[in-house]
This record gives sequence, structure tokens and C-alpha cells, in this order.
Amino acid sequence: MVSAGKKILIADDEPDILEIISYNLQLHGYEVITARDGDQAILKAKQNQPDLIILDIMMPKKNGIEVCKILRAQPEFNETIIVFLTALNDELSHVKGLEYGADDFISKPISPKIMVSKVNSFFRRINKPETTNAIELGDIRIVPDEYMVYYKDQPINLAKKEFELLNYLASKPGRVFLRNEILSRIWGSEVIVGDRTIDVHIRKIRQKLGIDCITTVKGVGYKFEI
Amino acid sequence: MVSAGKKILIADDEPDILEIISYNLQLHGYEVITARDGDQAILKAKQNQPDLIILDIMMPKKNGIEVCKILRAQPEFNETIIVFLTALNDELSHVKGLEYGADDFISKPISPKIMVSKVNSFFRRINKPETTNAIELGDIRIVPDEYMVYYKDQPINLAKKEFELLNYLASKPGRVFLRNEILSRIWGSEVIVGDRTIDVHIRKIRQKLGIDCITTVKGVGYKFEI
DNA sequence: TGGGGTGTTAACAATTTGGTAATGATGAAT
DNA sequence: ATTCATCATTACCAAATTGTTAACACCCCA
Repeated sequence: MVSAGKKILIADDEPDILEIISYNLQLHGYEVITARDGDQAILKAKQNQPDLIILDIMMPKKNGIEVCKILRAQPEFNETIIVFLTALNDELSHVKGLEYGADDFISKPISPKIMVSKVNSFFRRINKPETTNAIELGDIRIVPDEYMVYYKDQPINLAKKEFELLNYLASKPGRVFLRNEILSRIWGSEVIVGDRTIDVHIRKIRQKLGIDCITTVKGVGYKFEI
Repeated sequence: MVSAGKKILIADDEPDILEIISYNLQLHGYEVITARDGDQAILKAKQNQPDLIILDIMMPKKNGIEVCKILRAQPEFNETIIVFLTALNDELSHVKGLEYGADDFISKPISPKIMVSKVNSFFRRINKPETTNAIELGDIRIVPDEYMVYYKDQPINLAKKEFELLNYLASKPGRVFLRNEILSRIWGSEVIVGDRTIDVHIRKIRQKLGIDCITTVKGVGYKFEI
């Protein structure tokens, strides 16, 4: 059972390892981004907003721990799972890593098969709250597992961004999400998009759903409510 | 969408770059202060208390890293975002910059458009969602998360400024807020508005709420009370 | 290789808002 | 009672913000 469409960033300086692991993860439906050093890892993390980041400890430019420290300092990576790749008995790294907010460790060497199963289990861990429980509000049911929305049990096909936007707003019904919040969560903090982009997506959602469940709060943002 | 009225200090010794960047940032509603060397940067930073400081690394008098080091040593610049402009592959500066508390790096050359987007994202980062708790007084419930006010559970739609004003007054029920206090808190200290502006907003709140919960204290200000 | 779906932008329309001016009340001090 | 400063009210306008539409580039897949 694969968590479809999840993004994984892997940073390691050994091309072979990168190749093998990313190939296997892709086979299992994950979207994989790779980086060869610490700086690249930070850059690509910001650009792509992955759900899981796997960092080799020993890397050129910045080591995994530094990368973790820098990423964790930014709110947008609060929720991201960060995992270290370590040599088998490197206790010191374990300790340091935990201090800076690592979620777990994977010991090298590791077989691709075990790697995939570990990755699956990471997502199982965080998916419990949202994936198991689809959001259901009034006549609207949002099922992240299926990337699908139902209105009165009628399936409604939203595009990826539309779905993510709706799902995000619906995660806290009634709460206003600032345009800034929406941008950094859905688009990532370093993406260049124009002012009207959010509006257009909101419009498409409203149009496809046919009912008015997204309220504009002028000068502030949008909120989902029945 | 722009963090309006934010002050940005840019320090670079090349007038052309200064010109282009500051023009574009101003277009997007930012207030821009410029400096041509390190000493000037420090001086203007102290004078203007900008929200974001962009420092070229290579500058006359003091280089960007020295400036950063000096500013960071002062408590008033603890919260300020400091960012370096660096040549593309200047790894050494990256490392040193981090040591002295830089928040990020921008590689030169950079297009104005990307610069603006980066600046936007810096402010997005610090514009944390305010998870303030709801205020409940008598039959009135003020929920900042929702930008919404309820009277006897009936939702009342206030405009942004109206809501902020009511929320501010209600933050300390019974206390009188001077007109000056209200002005600097809700309108900001730099904005100049006429005498009657507050009154009009108070009036609109009273009208929409339908009950008299804002008391005028003549010659002093307003207070919220049931 | 071309067609459908997707994401983004530009351009313009529609709407809301924030602010002001003008004028009318109020009330305390003279 | 008159005066003066202060606040209330109203209507109006400009600016800010969002809605809408169409067009475009892109990617994936048949």
C-alpha cells in the first residue's frame, strides 16, 4: 500500500546509492528528488516542499545535521519528516541529530527493499490522522487517499493543486488561512506565482463543487465553511 | 499579497544594482532604504529599524559579514532578517555568514523578479499564523482565527480594520485605549490618517454589532465593556 | 504529434474597503 | 446661555482587493 504522490528528498554524495534508492522508491509510486550535497538539499527542499527528507550525515558543503538544523528553523518544515542516513555505529551523530529535530535514523548499508518498507512506515505513521479519516463536512467528503472529493456522494474531479488547496482549507473549517500561509504551504516558499493565482484556483474549486463553501475574507485570506 | 509597508535596507556598492532592485521592491509596496558601504548600512539600519536587511558581501569600509556581525550583537536587531548577496559560488562567505547569523543568501546575478519573490518569501516566513485564543465576553465571542465575531452565536461580518479594532479593544475589557494607542496599533505609526477615521470605524462596529459595547471616554479614547 | 488536462498569467470587471469632508449632536467650562 | 472642543453620523469617493474570463505554455499519454 503506497502513499501516492508523496514527495521524498534524498541527499547523499554517493551517486550509486542515490540512483538505487530513488529508482526503488519511484517504483513504489513516490516522487523522488535528489541532492548531492547539503546546500543543494536545502535549495531543493525549499523548492519542492517534500513530505520526507532523507539526509546522509556526511556530505560536502553542509553535513546532514547542519541541513536539518537550518530547515527546522523554518516553520514550513515543522511538519516534514526528516530522517538521517548514518554509518552503523555512529552514536555521536544519533545524539546530535536528535537534538536538531530528526525523526529517525536509517543505518547504512541498507537494502533497497528495507529502505522502501521503512519509508512506507514513515508515511503510515503520519498518515494515520489524515489518511485514515477522510474529512467529512456537511455533504462534502474529502478523501486524501483518493485525491477525490464527493458532494452528496457524487465524485468531483479536482486537479492536484485544486485538491490540495481545498484539503488544506478544510483541514481547519472556519479558520481563515492567510494568502501567505496558503502560498507557502501549497506552492512552497520560493516559488514565484502571481497575485491572481490563488483566486483562480479558488474559483475553479467553487465552480466544480457548485456550492459556496469557501468564504473570502477580504484583505486576509480564505476559509472553508459550510 | 504584499507585506505592505515593510522596510527593507539594501546595501551594495554598485549604484545600478541598488537602483534596479529598489525600484522593483518599491513597485511591490515595500519601503526601501539604500546604503553604499558598510558604515552607511549600519548607520541607516539604526536610524530606520528595517524589517529586512540585504547586504552585499563585498563593500567598501566594512564588508557585509562585518556589518552583520555588528548588527547581530545588538538586541534590537535580533528579530531582523539579514540576508547576504553573494557571488554564485562563494562557499566561504556562506559558511562565515551563517556563523554570524545570516538568515539566507541570494546569489548574484539575480533578476528583479526573483528578488521580489525572495523578499516576499522572507516576510511570509515571519508572518506566522496567529493562533490567538478566542475572547468571550457576555454574549459576544471574538475569534481571531476566523476573523469573525459572534453575538449570541449569530455570526457578524466585520471588515478587516473593524475586526482588528474591536479585537484590540476587547483584548483588555474595561481599559481605555487612547486614540494614539489605537492609531499606532491598528494603523501603524507611520500612517497618517485624519481625526475622524477612528470614529467612523467605531461607528461601523457599533452598527454591525447592534449592541452598545464600546464606550466613548470623551477627550481620552474608547473602551470595550459589556 | 496532437489532444486533453493542468497551472499560470494578463487584462479587465466587480466589489469591498478605508478614509474624508461636511454637518449635526453633545456636554463641560465659562 | 453661550462657546468651544469633541464626538457621531452620513454620504461619498478613491484605492485596494478580489472575481472572472480567456489565453498561453507545459506535460503526459495515447
